[in-house]
Amino acid sequence: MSEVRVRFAPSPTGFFHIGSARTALFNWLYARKTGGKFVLRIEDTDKERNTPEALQVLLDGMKWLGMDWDEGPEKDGEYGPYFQSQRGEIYDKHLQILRDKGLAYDKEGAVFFKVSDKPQIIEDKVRGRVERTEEKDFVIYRSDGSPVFHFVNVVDDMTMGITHVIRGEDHLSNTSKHTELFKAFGATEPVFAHIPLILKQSGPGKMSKRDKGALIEEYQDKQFLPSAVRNYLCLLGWSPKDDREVMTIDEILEEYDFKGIQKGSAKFDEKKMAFINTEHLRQLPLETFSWMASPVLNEAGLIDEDTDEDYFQKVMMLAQPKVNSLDTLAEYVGYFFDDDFAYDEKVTAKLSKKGNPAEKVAEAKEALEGLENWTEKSVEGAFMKLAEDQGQEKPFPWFPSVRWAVSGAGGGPDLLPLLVVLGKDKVVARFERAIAQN
RNA sequence: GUCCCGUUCGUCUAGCCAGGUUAGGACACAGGGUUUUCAUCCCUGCAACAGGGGUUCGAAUCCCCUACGGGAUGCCA
Repeated sequence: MSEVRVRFAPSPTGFFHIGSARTALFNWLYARKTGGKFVLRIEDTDKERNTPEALQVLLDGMKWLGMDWDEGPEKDGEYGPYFQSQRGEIYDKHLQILRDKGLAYDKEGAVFFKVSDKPQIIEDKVRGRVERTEEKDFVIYRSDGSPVFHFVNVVDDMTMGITHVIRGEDHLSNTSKHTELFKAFGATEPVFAHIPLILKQSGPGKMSKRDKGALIEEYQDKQFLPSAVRNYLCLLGWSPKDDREVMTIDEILEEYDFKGIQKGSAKFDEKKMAFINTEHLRQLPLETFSWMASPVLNEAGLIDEDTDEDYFQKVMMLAQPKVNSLDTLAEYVGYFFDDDFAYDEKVTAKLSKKGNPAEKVAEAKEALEGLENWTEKSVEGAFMKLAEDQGQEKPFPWFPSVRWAVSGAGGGPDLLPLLVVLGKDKVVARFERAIAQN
């Protein structure tokens, strides 16, 4: 059996739409699953929109999502060129073939293709047998001499040896045009698989580039994990048929097949996307988490090359099990790196209802500042002693005020480890600042 | 208008092909618990077979019709 060859054929518009990304992904998965080739072909015939920047958005998005291609831009193969703008001669040659066969004719300045009028049967891998008759001849070359989509698409798939066409359902009705053309050239038709569309979260219709979450660039900007976006995209219209959802790409590859692809279209759900992202974040090895967090915190001006590596790692260890996204990480751990953090007014107000929090902080300061060892155990011991001296069983009444004094926040990592990681000097200094300012 | 495709909790889905399930899971939401706190963790609850007809002892599952949704019908891709 010959090698599987699939392709993703985007048109660079300056955006990388989530639906396109998923189409690319389903092709990529099939290629990797079968050991075939994944071809990236650029449909750059629209000279207005197709700028180098627009192409770059696309290539960056592909790489970010981990979809490497075997042939295409930056990776020449024997079926090139991979830009439609450079394939003019190939198209003209194929037009001539149809002319010679008497299947193409001029009319109103354009070139029309003569359809057979026979029912076209598509054995679609997702939808089963679909039958449709193409009744009217259609234009394959415009009057300005340029070939149209249906024609170039088929010629490219044919000349690039594409064996499987995996694309959006919006092309299902067009497929009869394509099979007519394949037959006219005497070529073997590829296997078709039409995947469902991604619909808007609310309102009618498919997702458009204006909808929230529609562009891969958004996920890049918001520091989503590419593995999570990829995972969610797989789940939108495909299922492993058991209850697994959070999966690695290897696990997905293990299960991926056309049978798992849904027939009905799916609505995008940003909350589930966020959930999958958080799960992937939790499952990261600490080193990877730190490695990804580092540029984010650097960007936020919280760390630089002088930041103590050991301290940084310890903070990351506290943050990873609790923070929900890299996007909010700077906010979550900012006070570890910035002594000038602000006190959350709501928290200040809440604490003040039960008395002046600065008093509790002053008591904590007195209890802790004399400690020689600064460990969870010793800090806890000092708090216990403070509680006993005040006739309390547990030191809990002091904790919210202490947290507020050292972080300005009402929540965060476990308090004792937090204090230990901050270190005695910082803790005491922050106690003093809180007392002085409130 | 015509043609093509689809329809299970609010959402993503399992189950359908090979008819018998208390129709399962997840997100979200609601309640409870753990926790000094929290954006962590645990438990519980809520909630669906689009409608109608047929076949059958028995239908989410097979067949037909209707409704609704989506797509195509471009000298866009």
